[in-house]
Amino acid sequence: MKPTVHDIAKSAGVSLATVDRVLNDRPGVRAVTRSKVEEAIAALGYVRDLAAANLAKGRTYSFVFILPENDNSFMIGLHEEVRGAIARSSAERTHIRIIDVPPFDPDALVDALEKVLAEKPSGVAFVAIDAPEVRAAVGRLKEAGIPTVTLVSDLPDASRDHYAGIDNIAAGRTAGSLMGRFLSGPFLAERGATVAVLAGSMLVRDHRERLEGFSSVIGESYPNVLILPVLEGRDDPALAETVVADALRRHADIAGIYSLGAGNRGLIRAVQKAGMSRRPLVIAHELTASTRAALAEGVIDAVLNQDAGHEVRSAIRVLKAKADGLPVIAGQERIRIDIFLKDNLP
Amino acid sequence: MKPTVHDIAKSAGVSLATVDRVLNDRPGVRAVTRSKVEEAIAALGYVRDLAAANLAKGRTYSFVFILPENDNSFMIGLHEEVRGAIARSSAERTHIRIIDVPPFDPDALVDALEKVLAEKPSGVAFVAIDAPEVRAAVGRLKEAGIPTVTLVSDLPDASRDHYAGIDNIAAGRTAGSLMGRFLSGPFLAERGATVAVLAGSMLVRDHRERLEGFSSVIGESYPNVLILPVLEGRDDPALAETVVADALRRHADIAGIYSLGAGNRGLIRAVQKAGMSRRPLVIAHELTASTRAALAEGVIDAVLNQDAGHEVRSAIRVLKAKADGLPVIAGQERIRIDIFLKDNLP
DNA sequence: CTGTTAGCGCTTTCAC
DNA sequence: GTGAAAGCGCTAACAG
Repeated sequence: MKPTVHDIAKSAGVSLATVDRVLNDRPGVRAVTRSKVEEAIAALGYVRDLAAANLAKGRTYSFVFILPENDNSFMIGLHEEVRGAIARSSAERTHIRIIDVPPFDPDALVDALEKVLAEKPSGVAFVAIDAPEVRAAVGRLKEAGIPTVTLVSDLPDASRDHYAGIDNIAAGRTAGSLMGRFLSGPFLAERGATVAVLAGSMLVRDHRERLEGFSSVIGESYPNVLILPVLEGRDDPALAETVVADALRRHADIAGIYSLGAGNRGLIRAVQKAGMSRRPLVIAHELTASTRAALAEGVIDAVLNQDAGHEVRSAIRVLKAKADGLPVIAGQERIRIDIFLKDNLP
Repeated sequence: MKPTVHDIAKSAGVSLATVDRVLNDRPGVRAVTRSKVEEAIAALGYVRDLAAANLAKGRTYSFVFILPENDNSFMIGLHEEVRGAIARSSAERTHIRIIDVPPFDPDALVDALEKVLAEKPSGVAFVAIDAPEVRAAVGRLKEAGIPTVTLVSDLPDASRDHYAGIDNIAAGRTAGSLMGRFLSGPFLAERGATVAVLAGSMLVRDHRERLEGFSSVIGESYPNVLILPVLEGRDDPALAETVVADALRRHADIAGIYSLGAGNRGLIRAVQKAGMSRRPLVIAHELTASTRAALAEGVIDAVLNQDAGHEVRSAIRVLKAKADGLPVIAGQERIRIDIFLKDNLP
C-alpha cells in the first residue's frame, strides 16, 4: 500500500499534526523533529495525495483572466474558451473570473493587474502588452507570490511564470517558407515575385516578431521575392479591406500576401473583389469562420493557427501547478503553430 | 455553498446511505424513495465530487496499453510516453500496464485482448490491426463493459469507444497537396513528375488511408504527377533503405518521395547515398531524431506528425471519463496532423 | 513545540 | 428497505 501520513507519524514517532507541519513547511517544529519526519518521508517514499489534501482544505483555486475586449474572431473565441473553463469550474475546483480591458492599452492593463493584486487570487492569466509599466506590475504580482501566465502575447524577460502562446518568430519563418515554396512554381522561375504584408500594428510584439521571422526567411532563401512596405490594418476588417484593395491596385504584380494579424474578413473581400487574372497566394493567421471558408474556397492557401482552447486549458493547468509548487509536463504545455491547408481542416 | 450528499439526505428526508444507493444506481431502494431523492438532487443542483468519491472508494483506475514491439522511433517514443504516464501514476490514481505484442500480427493482438478481458481492467488502449477477429475481440470487451480506445490506427465501424489518433485520409491529402505545390516549381512546369510512395504494410489501415488521401489529391489536382507502385518497407529501416535505393536506381526521374510509414532512417540513408544531381522532394511522417535532423539538413522537406504524448494522455483522459460515464472535452482530444518544416521545429 | 480531535464529501459495512 | 457509524488521506482548530 502507498504510505500515508499515518505511516509517517508512526515511523517517525510523532503525531499527525507534526507530520502535517513538516509537509507544509509550517513553523513550530524543532529541527531535530523535523529531520526525523523528513527521514521517514524519504524512507517510506511518501507522496502526498493532493486530492485528499484539497478535500480537507476545501480548497478552490481562484484564477483571473484579463482579456482585451477586441472584437475580432480570435479574441472572441478566446473568451469563449475561458467561459468553457468557467462552466467546468465545479469539477475542477476552480473559480475563474474574466476582466475585460480595452485593447492595446497598457494603462488599462496595469490597472486591472493592480486590482487583481489586491484580490490575491491563486493565479492570473493575461494577454500581455509589451510595456515597462506592465512588466513592473507583473513584478509586484510575483513579489506577492501570485503565479502569472501570459497568454497569446508574451512579455520579454519578465517575471511571468509561463507563456501560453506560440513562438511568433517561428510562425513568421514558417509563413515565409511556405510563401517561398508555394510561389516558386508559377511566379519565381520567370521573374521573381512581389509580396505584400498586412499587419495589425507594429506596436504589438507578436506582429513584429512574425514580420521579423517572415522577412528573414525570405531574405535568406528567396532573394527573388520582394517584400513591399508593411500595410497596417489595425486588426480591423474594414481598414484591412481598404489598404489591401489599394495595394492590389497600385501593384498589379503582387503574387503573394502574408496577413500576420487579424481582420482577415476585409482581406478576403479585397482579394475576391480584385478579380485578378492570377489570384495572389494568401497566407493568414488564425482559423476562424471566415478564414476557414476562404481556405476551403481557395481564396486563402494556408492558415497558421494557435489553438485558443489549448492555450486556456494550458494556462489553467500551469497556474494550478505553480500554485501547488508542482512541475508541469512540458510537452503538454507547448502551444503548436498549427498549419492548415484545405486538406487538414479539423 | 455547493450542495453535498448531506444536503440531499436532509432535503429528501432519508439517510446518507440511501442517497448513495440512488446516486450509484444500487438496488435496495423503493421506487418512491428513489424518486424523492432524485427530486432533491435535481432541486438542489447537486453534482458529485469525484475526487471525494474516489478517495472514499480508494479507487485506482487500472489501464492496459497493448503496443507493438516495433523498433522504429515512433513506436519507441510511444512506449516512452506510456512509461511517462506510468511514472505519474500515483498522482493520477492510475495503474498502467504495457503488454508488448509482435507487430502486424492480428492473432497476437487478439490473444492479448483476451488476456486483458480476463483481467477486467478499467480500460484498454491498443494499436489496432484491421481484421475481423480483432473486431470480434473488441466486441467482447465492450460486452464486458470495458472501455476501449484505439491508438494511432483505428478499427472501422467497430465498437471501440474512442480513437486517439489522426485522420489518416486527411494526412495523406495534406501530404499530396504539399507534394503537388512544392513540386510545381522545379519540376512540374517542364515535364510532369514521378513520385514514389514508401509504406510499411498495406495491411494496416492507417497506411492504406494515407495512400488513399495522397493519391486522390494528386489525381484531382496534379494530373501531371505520376505515382509509382507502392514500395513496402515493413516499417523497417534496413528494408526501407533497400527498396528505396532500388527504386531510385531504376527510376532516375523520381522527383518526390512520400514516406507514409516508419523506418525513415533507411529512407534517409538511401536518399543521401543516391547522390542525385537534383535531390527528390521528401515528405515523411513522424518527427523523430532522424527525421528532425534530416529536416534541418534539407534531406526531408516536410514532416507530418502525430504527437504520441498527446495521444497517450488523451487515451488516459478518455478511458477515465468512460470509466466514470463522464463526457470529454472534444477539442482537447482531437489529435492534430502537425506539419513541420525546418522553421517550426519544436 | 507537540498532540488530540473533528471533519472535508463520499462510500461502505453492518445492524435494524 | 433503510439508517448509523466508521473511515478514505489529509488539514485545522485547539489544548497542553
